[in-house]
Amino acid sequence: MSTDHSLQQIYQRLFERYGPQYWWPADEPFEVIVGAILTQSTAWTNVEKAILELKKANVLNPVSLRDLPTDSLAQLIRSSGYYNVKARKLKAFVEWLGNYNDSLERMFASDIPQLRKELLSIYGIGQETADSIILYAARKPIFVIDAYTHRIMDRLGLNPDYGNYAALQTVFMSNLTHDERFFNEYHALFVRHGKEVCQKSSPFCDGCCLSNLRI
DNA sequence: GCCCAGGTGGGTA
DNA sequence: TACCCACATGGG
Repeated sequence: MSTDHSLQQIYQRLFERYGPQYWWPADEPFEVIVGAILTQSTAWTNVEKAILELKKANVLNPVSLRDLPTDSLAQLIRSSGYYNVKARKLKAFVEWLGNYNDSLERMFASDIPQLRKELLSIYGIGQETADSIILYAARKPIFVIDAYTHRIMDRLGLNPDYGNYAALQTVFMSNLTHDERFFNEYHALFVRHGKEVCQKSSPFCDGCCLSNLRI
């Protein structure tokens, strides 16, 4: 069976089981970016609390985050864990966004390779965060790889090199049509399935909707 | 108390 | 390049 067919089947099974996920859970692109940084190695429920604190303090915008002392920002995002490093990361991002006059629209005007390169140059933005921003904030077609994607694809026998981001991303990017809505839904479904079924501590369950797609 | 969660950057061999 | 490790809260 060809890889592209397998990937289509995985998507179909997940979509049939869970339906549309309506991602990213945020009101606007800037909030997507802040959330993407805060959720690094952290449960989303802890990030939601931090975002709520930022909203309550009325600082969920580039200017306010830039003006806010790093320590104060760290306290507001405390619930998201790693709050000192994450405060520095948010600071680094908004400092950089100043180069675009705080306009996400201008920042997103670049093509995907250029945008990705620029995002990766910012402190605290690695491959997954950069790709999440490109897909879910800029709405451009790139496939996001996260821990769930690695684990699920590994258990299906479709992960070429566990932990190798670029290699796994290539599996999706070279076998699927580059469609932003499709990539959005696909990754969101991986997260949904990873959280609910394909957990780290649990063996790949035989009742799972993907189990008979294993290679 | 223990394990885990939608990673990244820095240091060392 | 390929491993280590620090970073930290909150839920099960």
